[in-house]
Amino acid sequence: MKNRKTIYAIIALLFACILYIYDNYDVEEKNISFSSNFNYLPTSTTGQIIHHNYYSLSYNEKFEQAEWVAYELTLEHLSNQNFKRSYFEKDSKVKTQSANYKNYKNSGYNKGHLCPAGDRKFSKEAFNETFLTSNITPQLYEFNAGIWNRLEQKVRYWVQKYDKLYVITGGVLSKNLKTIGSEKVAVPTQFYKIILDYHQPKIKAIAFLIPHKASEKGLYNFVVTIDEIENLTGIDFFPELPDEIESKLEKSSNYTNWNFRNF
DNA sequence: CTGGACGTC
DNA sequence: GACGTCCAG
Repeated sequence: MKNRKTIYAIIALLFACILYIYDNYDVEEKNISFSSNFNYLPTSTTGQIIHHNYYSLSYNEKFEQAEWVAYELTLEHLSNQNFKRSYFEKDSKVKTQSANYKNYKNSGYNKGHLCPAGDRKFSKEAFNETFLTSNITPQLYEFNAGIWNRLEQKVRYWVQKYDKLYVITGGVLSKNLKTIGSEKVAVPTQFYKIILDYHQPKIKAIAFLIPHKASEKGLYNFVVTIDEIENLTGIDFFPELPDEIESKLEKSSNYTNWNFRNF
């Protein structure tokens, strides 16, 4: 009888070991296959990267705005909740002080979100967090409510289709830009948006570079390579991707994998 | 959705 | 300055 109990105990132990190994093996597999904690952040040309709860940014003090704002957008983030629009406050995390919203008053330019409020509607906290002056840039009303809005809606459409995207947005901060307000907030002449769909094995990306003016043209007219935006901004996008994949993605302006429909 | 203007306390 | 209401693309 003692032998039989010992055998049962050993079998139970072996079974537990197999389960344990199998379980861990599964976890490791998932991390490799989906890499849920992929670091999608670009490099910073200013050294001032700021992490908020629901998006990150790289602030450029000279131009009084972010050179990029980056965030993850998933299907779960989309929401029909309505929150009251908040007032823009300074970003307390920007050590050099982000611009005061008053610079925009009567400037002829709107306070255009870089991380759209409409992409952070899953909670009041997330929504309100987009109302920081480190997250805005001077935009013409006709541009902001027009083609730029169309692009932002397109991203939300793509999330419904592709489930999860990484979005990086900014104005091209080049020399001799017009400025507004006492703090001289620069007015970019072009804005870019880069979208990465990190679903292996078919990782795909698309980049837009749009002149800062009203346009009725289809969005596909503004597709460029990521390399082109890197050359204009000096920013390295997706440095964490394996070099081979990064190189291939960034020199392509092929958008056939992205459904445009009527846009 | 993207925004601003204006009146009131 | 904050809030409510109204407006346009």
